[in-house]
Amino acid sequence: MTRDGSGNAARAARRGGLGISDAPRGSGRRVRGAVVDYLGERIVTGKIGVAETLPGEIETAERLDISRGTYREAVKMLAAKGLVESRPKTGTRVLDRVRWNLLDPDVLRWAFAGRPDACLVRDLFEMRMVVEPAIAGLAAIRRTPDQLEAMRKALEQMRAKSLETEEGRMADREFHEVMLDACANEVMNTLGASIGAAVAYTTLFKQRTGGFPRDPVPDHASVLEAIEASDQNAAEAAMRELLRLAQADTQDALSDYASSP
Amino acid sequence: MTRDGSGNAARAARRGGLGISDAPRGSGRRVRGAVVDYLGERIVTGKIGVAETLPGEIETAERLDISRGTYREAVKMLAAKGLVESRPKTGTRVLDRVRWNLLDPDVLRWAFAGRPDACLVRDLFEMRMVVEPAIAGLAAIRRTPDQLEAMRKALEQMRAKSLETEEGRMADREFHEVMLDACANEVMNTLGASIGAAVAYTTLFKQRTGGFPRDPVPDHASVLEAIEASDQNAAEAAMRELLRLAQADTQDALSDYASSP
DNA sequence: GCAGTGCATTACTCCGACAAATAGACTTGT
DNA sequence: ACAAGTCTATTTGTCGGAGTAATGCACTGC
Repeated sequence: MTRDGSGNAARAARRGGLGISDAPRGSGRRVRGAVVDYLGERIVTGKIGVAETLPGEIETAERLDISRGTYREAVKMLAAKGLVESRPKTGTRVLDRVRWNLLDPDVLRWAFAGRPDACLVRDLFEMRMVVEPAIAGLAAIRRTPDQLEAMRKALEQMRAKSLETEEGRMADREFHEVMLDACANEVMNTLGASIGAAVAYTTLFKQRTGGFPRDPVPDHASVLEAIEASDQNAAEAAMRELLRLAQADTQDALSDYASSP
Repeated sequence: MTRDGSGNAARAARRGGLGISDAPRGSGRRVRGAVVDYLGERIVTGKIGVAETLPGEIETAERLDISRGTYREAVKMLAAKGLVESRPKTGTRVLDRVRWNLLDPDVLRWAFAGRPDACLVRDLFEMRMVVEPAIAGLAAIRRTPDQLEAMRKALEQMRAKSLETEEGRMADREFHEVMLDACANEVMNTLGASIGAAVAYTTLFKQRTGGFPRDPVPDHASVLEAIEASDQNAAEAAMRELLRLAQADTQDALSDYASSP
């Protein structure tokens, strides 16, 4: 006989709506993972405002129908990402946006969960326009034959499938991932991966909004061509052009979305 | 009467060596904070190797002389930074470096805690050489009069005190912080702040190694001058020059250090 | 008016028990 | 002999409760 005094089964049923079901395995996504996502998204999207103080641990844990320990672990993960800070007497408060680790993959995911914020999209593209050409340029002068071959295969796969299929998106992801590897810089690799994750979300958003108006293969092909030729300047230029087009598409999707909520 | 069965006081005394004393207040730096730092540094510096599996929660908690709950909170914070992953039966293992969030301020701090890794320093400078000129350029065309004034004051303070004083380093920090603010891009702001933190650690390292061979004021002055003139290209060029000099100094300090451990 | 003190509130730490997932050994059927 | 399903031991996950430590704030005394 379990001692389950207050009804763990009933509790599990009540919190079933948080999206635990559709979770990748082994990523700590059970009760705590769901709570982290729930709170993280509410904070990043502004439902819980900056400088706002969360109710006490006991109260919040009860409201979410979880134990205090689990709630604390969730809060500590948010604290590790710079979203909140806890101290005795004052409680747990949402930190100023400048303290947020905006380059954390989870934070970006939460930021793009709903309707993307136009300012953030703009800032992100501005950053991409600085970083990604540099990455492509470095990849052009450092790539190994194996990486070149992998990028060719990924591009071929993109040509075969469309971006509307899961395989197509996978190939796009692979293309950029190999390029990141090829630039042989761990820091840029980390940054590029975060950005890539964010881009994937905006791509998904563009798809939700209304189809793909543009074939991404030509842009990617010209980037690859420059990398094959070990031409740093050409690679940078090609990547800038790719970004210009992507930004135009995103802006279109965003304004379409704005005009018809 | 407290029930303190196994001697909390004795435990606190035993773990006194972890550096809890010299901690900033209110940042969660008590027992858990010390453990996070301890484990984080051991992982990032390679004392605990990639793909290595940590001993079980109970065993590790006992070894560190802390409760299982506190240890779990610490591990969850490391997991939030992409350093480790836990799953039942398998245990907690160190993730591959590509999963690490190298742009997290804490991770960078741990990376630069001991002797800086030459590869990381190189990668970081390569990244700075891409990002920081862009930041300076944007700041040049977006700065407000207030920000201009603040940067002037910070530079003046740098001129008055040296970088060997706490006030001087503070002024340097302030200078770069205001510039980040002036570029009016939240994502670049986050990135710049992380980089700035890392730079502060290398600066401290340069100081430990053997004094400052160069006066940083002229470089900063020319950056500020370009920003005052709203000249984007000049600001980018000035920042590139500043970075070139800083990199040279760091390389010198690093090779000095290598030749005399 | 101001410095020092006490109190109430909040997070922090600890403990022990049970639940759930799962890698690996084992069993079974063909 | 081999494949597929089953069982078990191990590890993290979750829970509840109790005492500890820090600290903002009101109060007191000068």
